[in-house]
Amino acid sequence: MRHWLLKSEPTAFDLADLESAPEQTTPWEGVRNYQARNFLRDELRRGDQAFFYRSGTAHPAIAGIVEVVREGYPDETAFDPTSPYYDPICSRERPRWYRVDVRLVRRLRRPITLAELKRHRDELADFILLRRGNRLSVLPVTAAHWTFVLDLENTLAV
DNA sequence: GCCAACGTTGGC
DNA sequence: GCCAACGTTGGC
Repeated sequence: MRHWLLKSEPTAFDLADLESAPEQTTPWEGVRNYQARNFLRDELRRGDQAFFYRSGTAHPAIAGIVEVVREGYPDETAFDPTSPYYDPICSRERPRWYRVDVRLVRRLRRPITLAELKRHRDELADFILLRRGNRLSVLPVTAAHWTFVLDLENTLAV
């Protein structure tokens, strides 16, 4: 099983939205970046787990854990002219963007903020999230980093 | 294929 | 609101 991190801006979709969704499951859609698309289409597998990361807030943070329950399939929002994620270039015959379905596993006992993660640069060396100027919205997390973050969850916030 | 211009992301 | 970093577009 591999691990991932999925970014979402709370104004677009927050963890509370996932908690209140039917079966606490949602399509992870609207991703319009090729590298992230390739991960969604080709690499996320059923049973993989991912951190739910809040971006674009005053205190960006990992807030929860989700699990992939459906592997990559075409992102319908790309075909919908009324969707903010509409992409007129593509069609059902020639899909370009993909999504997966994820189900909430649990909310973290406390959010692990980006600021806190940065205080552990040594342990989290090469964590893509901490890379300067990182904009990737779907990114892999090593098993070691995954475990380290979950251990942080059980410590007191600094 | 190069590269400047532009739009977007995302932390601060 | 600002700005750095990055991806995409389009002219050449």
